[in-house]
Amino acid sequence: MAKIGGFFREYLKKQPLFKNKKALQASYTPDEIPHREEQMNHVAAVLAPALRLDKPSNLFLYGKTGTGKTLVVKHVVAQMLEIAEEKKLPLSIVYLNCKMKRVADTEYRLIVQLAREFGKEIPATGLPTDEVYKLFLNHLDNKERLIILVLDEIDQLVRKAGDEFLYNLTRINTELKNVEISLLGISNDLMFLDNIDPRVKSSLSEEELVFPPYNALQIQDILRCRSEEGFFENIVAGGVIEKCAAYAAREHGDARRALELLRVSGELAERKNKQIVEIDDIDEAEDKIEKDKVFDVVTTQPKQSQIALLSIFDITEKNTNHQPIFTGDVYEVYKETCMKVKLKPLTQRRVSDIIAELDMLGIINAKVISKGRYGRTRDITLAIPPSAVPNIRVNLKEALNL
DNA sequence: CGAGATTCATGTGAAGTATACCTTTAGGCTTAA
DNA sequence: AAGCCTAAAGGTATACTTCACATGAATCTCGTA
Repeated sequence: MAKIGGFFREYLKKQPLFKNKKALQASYTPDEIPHREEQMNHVAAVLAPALRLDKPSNLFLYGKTGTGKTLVVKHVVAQMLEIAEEKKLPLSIVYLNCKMKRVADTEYRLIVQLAREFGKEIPATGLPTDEVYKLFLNHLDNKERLIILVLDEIDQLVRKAGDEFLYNLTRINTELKNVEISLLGISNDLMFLDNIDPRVKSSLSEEELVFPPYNALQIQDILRCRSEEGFFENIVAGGVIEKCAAYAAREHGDARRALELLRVSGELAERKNKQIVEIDDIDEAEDKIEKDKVFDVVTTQPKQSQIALLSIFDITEKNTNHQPIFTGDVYEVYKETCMKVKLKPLTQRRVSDIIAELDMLGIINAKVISKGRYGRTRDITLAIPPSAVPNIRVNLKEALNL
């Protein structure tokens, strides 16, 4: 016990590295957003009519991850809400991330979630979808107001639930007297607009704006800005920021990644009782981030997917001579594992879909190939660093009581 | 030897089923006049 | 008689299963050079 107490005392004596760790987190909205003035102005210009209570055009933003889309929108929105508050305007801006599992990944759940934002509870199941719409709209229509609906990662939702809900949303305006709704869609997928119903497309993207990736220099600027806020002075060694930026620029200019890299490097350095963050910490951080990310995705997966994944791990491990792994093999092992856990195995049909989902999540690569005379299947390989596997495996086994 | 037919193991789409949960409705019970 | 509670009826979304058909290159077949 005394030892632990001593540890805490030591801990408190140490110079902290972080001044404000929040500033280094992706969710943080800084006052300054470097290299995004143009986009910010554009967004502001499009949304501005809302402050006169005119319906702004629907706006559609796209760009790769970590190009500041969400950040710009949140910033603009925050400013607008402030003004609206000041002038007591009946303006509501709702931000919804469609990627969140079990929250907004079907049309039904999206509407339920929206209704909840406006203080109307709707059961999570059991009602017809149009009934849910009616409930939601009635709840809104009792008051005159203007709504800007921000749908982040909208491509995810459309992929799962189709584009019908977009059509319904754009149509709301014609059905309500007191309420006007503008949509602001955010997508990571540049090809997204090509694959949706043209009717929806034209109304959804009255205005479009592309966020180009940052280049290495711009990322450096961003990092410097944030590290000034986040770290105390002289903590970050020379070259560290440059290297973080270089890593991130290599991956299509993802600033979020760069920031995370810097923050985790700092955390690692702190844990090692170092007074400065050095270049070596970055490599370690990169490794850790990758592992954490996978870990997160894996542990939030439903049981059946976990079993499927565990089966794939098991096969990969035994499979020393790099034989390709096929759906059939996975299914066999999967069935065995299910027996062990005393869970009813799903059909191969379903497991096939689960494998496809795991592929989408980026945990595995599953390419459909044809083996000619010997049929066709998915060629499955792991898409995560092998060093991360043992850890995850152990965790999966624990989660499944194996 | 090569063009076309065949074949396999699974992909893929559609339709059906089970489950969990919702609202409505009707009946039965309680309560208060 | 009115009010309240409960259970049944009727309905939906979602996750999964069942059924049926699609795929596509390796292999086979067979006619031809």
